Amino acid sequence: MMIIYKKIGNRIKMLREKAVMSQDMLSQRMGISRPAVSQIESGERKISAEELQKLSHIFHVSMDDLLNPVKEPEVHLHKGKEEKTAKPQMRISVPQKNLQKFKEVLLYILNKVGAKENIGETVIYKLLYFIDFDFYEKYEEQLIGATYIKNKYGPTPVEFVKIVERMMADKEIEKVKSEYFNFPQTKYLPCRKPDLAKLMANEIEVIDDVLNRLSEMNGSQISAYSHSDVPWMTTADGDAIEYESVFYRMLPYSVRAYAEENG
DNA sequence: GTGACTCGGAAGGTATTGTG
DNA sequence: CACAATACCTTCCGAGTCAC
Repeated sequence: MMIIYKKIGNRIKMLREKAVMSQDMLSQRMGISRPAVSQIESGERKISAEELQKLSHIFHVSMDDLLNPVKEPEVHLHKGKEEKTAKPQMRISVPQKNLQKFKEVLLYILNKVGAKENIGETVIYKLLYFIDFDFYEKYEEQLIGATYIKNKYGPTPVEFVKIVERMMADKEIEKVKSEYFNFPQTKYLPCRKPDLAKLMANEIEVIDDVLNRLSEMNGSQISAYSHSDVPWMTTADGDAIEYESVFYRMLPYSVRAYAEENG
């Protein structure tokens, strides 16, 4: 077998192990047999373009990253100091498309529940987390696609602060400092309605579902709730929570009706 | 309590079989 | 013949048990 297949196989194995996924799990996601995965990883079996495409989707890397084992297939956040340029451009790792989604989803949430007294910043973080991960579990596609870091208080979308700052500058939302049961609370209120044309029907459905389930909870309740979700549990403190881990969710967190395996 | 042993399940490798 | 799936094998690891 050509050396290139061995290199691609190594890369796939590395990505799979990093995602804490067994060969069996990966084979199910790819729709091939488990030994086929074993053979692909060892370079004993050729890999098709279709399979490469699936892998790139599963591991969130480009096809080029899979084919070119020289480069590190990491998704790096821009860290460190950022140059202040005249152009007010977003220098964070959210594609423009997702930035729009983020803004509209946030406005949608704030219009619906932002005024409720239990909805502070931490609850909003968790609502966003559940919206993103529920949608990914259900449709295997990203809604906002934000990067959530596991920290002490719960999943934190790293892009949030910058986008919110920008939205406040643009007078799309406003920040309100208040108190909730003697605890300081940061609330955000919308200054405009969301542009519903930018949200798909199935996206709104998932958002509404999350809001129905969770928007009544206060910070500590939703914290306790989120801390038993598999993606959260399988992530080390300070690490980004892997979207792929939603497929190992258990009830009541799982939002997808998986097909029975007896057919 | 702890070290040795056994057992069972999960994971991964490979020989064999089936198919176009 | 090339490739993919099935079936079987080995290895590893954790849980349980028992003697000391």
